[in-house]
Amino acid sequence: MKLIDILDATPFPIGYRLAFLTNFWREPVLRQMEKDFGIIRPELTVLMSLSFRKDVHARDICEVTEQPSNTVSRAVASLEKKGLISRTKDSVDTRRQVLNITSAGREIHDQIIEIFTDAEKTLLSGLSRAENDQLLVLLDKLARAVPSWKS
Amino acid sequence: MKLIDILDATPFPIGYRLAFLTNFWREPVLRQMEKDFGIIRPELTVLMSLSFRKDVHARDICEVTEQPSNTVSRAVASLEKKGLISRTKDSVDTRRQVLNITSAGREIHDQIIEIFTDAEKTLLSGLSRAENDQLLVLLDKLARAVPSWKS
DNA sequence: CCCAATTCGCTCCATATGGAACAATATTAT
DNA sequence: ATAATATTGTTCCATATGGAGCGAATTGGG
Repeated sequence: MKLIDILDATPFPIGYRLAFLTNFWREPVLRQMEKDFGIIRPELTVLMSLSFRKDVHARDICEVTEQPSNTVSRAVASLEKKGLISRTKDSVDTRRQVLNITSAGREIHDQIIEIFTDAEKTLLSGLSRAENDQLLVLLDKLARAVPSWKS
Repeated sequence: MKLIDILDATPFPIGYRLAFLTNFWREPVLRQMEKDFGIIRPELTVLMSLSFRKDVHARDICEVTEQPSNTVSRAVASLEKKGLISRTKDSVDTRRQVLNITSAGREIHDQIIEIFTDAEKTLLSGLSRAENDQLLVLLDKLARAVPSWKS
């Protein structure tokens, strides 16, 4: 049995290829990240969120990433324990905690991001510059339409 | 915090969008599949493999899908218990088992595939026919290059 | 002001998953 | 022929994950 068979036969060719490429592109990096840095997937999600924005609440991360709150909660607790993020009580609503990435956190974050960036280079190495740009435009269009699904 | 922020800022824009779209396209369907049919992800992988090819060994599925053997083993055992696939000892190598999908299995398989197909329609609803074709060509090119990574 | 409803983050619990080691069988080398 | 090695599929175990529900805190309607 060959991969090609399945690629050719599926009735959802684009969705299938999206999932296929994501699996083979992202999963190996996540494994390596866990092995080398001890960071697991939900923790990376939190690190990425905090690297883009200051003073974030856990709830924000849940909404943006559609992760359940317990997953985010665990990731936040773990990251704080490792000193990669800080959390302080929100003075307005004391149920909330204000989350921020620490310099140590940002350092690890940047190293991980670099691995993903390199993996993307490998992924795209067979495309011309024009194809690359085309693909980005199309995927961007699809991604920006996601919030409007609200199925 | 908005999704848009992250889409704009990532240094691996295409990989990020691939993962992003896969998450929001595939995960809801997998949840529904589990709820409605009691089929979980590795079981679907096996069903799909068997629907494309007859007389498959578990090892083949491992290689094609890069799933660990225990995951496939469990999925196979579960599917057989449900009567969705059959397994018979290979007469040449008695360590192996010959796997086949049953008619009940194919029926469920087809229903699940239809859900994915519908989800793809939603995903692509914002693209023109030409854009759709363009995207397929590009993703296909990337997908077919995956086996040559062998990083 | 007060009680109901909502929101936030967390813990409990059931289950999914992968790594490692294992028994059974097949293959290879001498 | 037979011992060493490899392969197949499985089980064991540690961990990741999500759903449900919890207490604490806030908000809103009377």
